[in-house]
Amino acid sequence: MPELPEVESLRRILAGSAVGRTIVAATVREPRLRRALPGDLAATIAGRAILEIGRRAKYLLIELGGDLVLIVHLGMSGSLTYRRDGFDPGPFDPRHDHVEFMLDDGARLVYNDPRRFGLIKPIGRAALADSPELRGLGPEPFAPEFDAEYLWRATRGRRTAIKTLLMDQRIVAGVGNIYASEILFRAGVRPTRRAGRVSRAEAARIAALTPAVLAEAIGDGGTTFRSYRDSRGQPGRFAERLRVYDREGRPCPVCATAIRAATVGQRSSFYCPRCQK
DNA sequence: AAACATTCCTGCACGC
DNA sequence: TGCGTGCAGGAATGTT
Repeated sequence: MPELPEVESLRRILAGSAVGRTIVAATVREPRLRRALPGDLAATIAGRAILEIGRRAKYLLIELGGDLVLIVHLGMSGSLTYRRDGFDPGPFDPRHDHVEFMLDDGARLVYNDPRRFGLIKPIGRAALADSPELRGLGPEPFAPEFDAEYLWRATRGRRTAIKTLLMDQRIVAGVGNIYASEILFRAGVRPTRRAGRVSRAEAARIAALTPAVLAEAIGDGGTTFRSYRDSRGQPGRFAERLRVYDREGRPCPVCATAIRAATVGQRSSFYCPRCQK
């Protein structure tokens, strides 16, 4: 579900609903996520105010009082929903509502993650930037240093597929499987092309389209593929705008040629054989 | 019933 | 030979 646009959409929703509240208590129903939650998580965060909600790549950063930050990653199937009377995204899910934060206004934040590939990790603010999660990340797609020249250099001498490189979080942070296919479609470059064979002009197009496509998706509240819902229970509207992802056999929106599927770096990928060289 | 929106780790091949 | 790097593959897991 969650690539950068979905996490950013979540961040914005929580910025307007949860910031300023205090976590009065927390319940951990299932601590076995990708890594086990610390046994004292609930005690650690109880009583802390939610000061700010940030984001880095696909990580949500909940800044709490006392210089504590909660790093939250939604993995493949996670969601964090804001629930209160009259504003409830769905019924209680006893199997996958793993963690619940009770807020001082009576609302709750619920972390739900069926596959449990996600992460919730408290860390001191001073250690955040050097944490194993954030340390190796490349620039944000919206950062000025992620430009044509940067991407061009990053591709030189690389034999890996351009799509794999675009999804490499060390190169640029936040691009996942859905948006990589969409970006490369708009750039006219096949996902299977070796990165080292991308021209300077193509690298420039990809570098420009990466933030453009992500920004468009953020504006649409992200993409719903299968079951994703945002923090208010709404599906992401960008799903209707996908041009190639999960559209094998359907007509290319530009030239009507049938969209093809290919496996690149063990991930499903989609492209137009005519528009993408 | 095969596929899957993410990340992390292992091991092999290659080059210096 | 030994080491570092790049890359492929697999694993974690439950749902559709």
